[in-house]
Amino acid sequence: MDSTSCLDCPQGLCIHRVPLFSSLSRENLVRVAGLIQHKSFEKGAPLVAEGDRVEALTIINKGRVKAYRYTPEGREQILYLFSQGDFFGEQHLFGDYRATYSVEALENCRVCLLTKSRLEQVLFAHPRVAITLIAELGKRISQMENTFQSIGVRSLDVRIATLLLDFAAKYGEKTPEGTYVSLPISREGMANYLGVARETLSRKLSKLENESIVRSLDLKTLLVKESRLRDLAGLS
Amino acid sequence: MDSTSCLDCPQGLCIHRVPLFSSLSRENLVRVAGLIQHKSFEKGAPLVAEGDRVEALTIINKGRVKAYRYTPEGREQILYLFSQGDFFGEQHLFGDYRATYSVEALENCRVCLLTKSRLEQVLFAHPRVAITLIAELGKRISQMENTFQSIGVRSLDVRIATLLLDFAAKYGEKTPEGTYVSLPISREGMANYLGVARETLSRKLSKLENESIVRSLDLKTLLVKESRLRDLAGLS
DNA sequence: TTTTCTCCTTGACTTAAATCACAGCAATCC
DNA sequence: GGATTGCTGTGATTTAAGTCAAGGAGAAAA
Repeated sequence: MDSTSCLDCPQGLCIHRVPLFSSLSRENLVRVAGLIQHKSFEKGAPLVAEGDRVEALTIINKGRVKAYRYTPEGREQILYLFSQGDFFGEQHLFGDYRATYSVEALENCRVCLLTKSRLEQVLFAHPRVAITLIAELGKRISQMENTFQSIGVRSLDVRIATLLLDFAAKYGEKTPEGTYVSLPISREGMANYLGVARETLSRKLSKLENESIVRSLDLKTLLVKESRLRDLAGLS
Repeated sequence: MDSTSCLDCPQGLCIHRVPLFSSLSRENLVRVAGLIQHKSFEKGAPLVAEGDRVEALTIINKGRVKAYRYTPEGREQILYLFSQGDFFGEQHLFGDYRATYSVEALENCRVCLLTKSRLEQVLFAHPRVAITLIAELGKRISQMENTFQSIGVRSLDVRIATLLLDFAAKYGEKTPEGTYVSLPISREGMANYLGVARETLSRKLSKLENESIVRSLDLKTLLVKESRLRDLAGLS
């Protein structure tokens, strides 16, 4: 447990990088920073376990985490991948109080914590932050609507292309040869994220590799041609 | 266009039935009511078209509506069914500004409208409403997470059972023989909602009927045994 | 380095859902 | 009321993904 106020942050005010607080003035930023605690997690460590009482809004400062549940069949279903600037826990602060999913660090992570009462304090004092939070939740809902649609209607090829494009946007580095994507999860994880069998994903990726749309450099790095993926995803 | 303030509402303050404003005192309720406009729509009428500029938060007062998109293949994908007390449009007010789905009245409807600027006014004046809105969005996200999981992992039988249970909860009337459910959409609509072929849904419903789990009284009315559906859905 | 373990790929087969085709029923319109 | 139109249910066939099983590559440990 290494909680320290954001004021002691080595790199200065870490929350200035968090979009949620972008509307705050420097002065208010400092005030909010004083309410924030920090915590670090090692790769593989649990941030939250399903069913836990959620006490704080968690904002990812560094590293990547996965949010997941176990299905009745015992499979792990990944719901979200969060990285720098993303936050979670908000839906459990004002409502159910219990986490409906587990969260685990995929890498060594550093997070900002804002407890329920302190968040309320911030929201009461800074309605603009509340509106930003509402907007962010709206964005997340829009994203889920897109995912929902791809799952509901589109073919698996399209879903995979969409996933790879998402990864490219979030974790990719553009170069002339294509986009180098540092995958946050294993093949098995990707399959779980898509809700398909691991073998099926392997086959599809092999097919994409035959068509020179992606190249698997190693298991955690992919070189993808975004333009061709966009064609596949129907976004051209 | 039949906009009238909620203050002129025949049945008194209609917004007192809207959970979003449940935290307001009688006095503030009256104040907010003055900011609200009303509108009615006939069955089949469009409330919003995809791509429209969204100007207002819409709260359903009476009737049911569907929110949907067209997929690239030309199929209609239903994203939500909204009925009394539900609201939509919030994600487009503080962000994209353009609707990402169309909304159409499934029955004659009456809605409350709160324009962006007036909603901001309310949120600034009543932080408690902002927090309630955040909580409601959190709830919706949780629901979507559940849907997401069922689609991603569970079998179609489970998904159908889950859908019927949702319908039973929202539109059902419990009786000793079972729950009478007034379906808001056609078989084709249900298939689109689930993202499966119409024929597949028919077959599954026939199977459920053979097993006396559901009985189709007419195309818009189902008699379902909720307990047996819960077994199927793995909620027992 | 070699061993071991885990994760990934590929092939053969099975299963579930999509598609195609058609017939029956219901609602609506004259 | 009869006819048109659109929605719904069922059978036959095709296709895509799941499952089972075996082999292979990479990473960590000895």
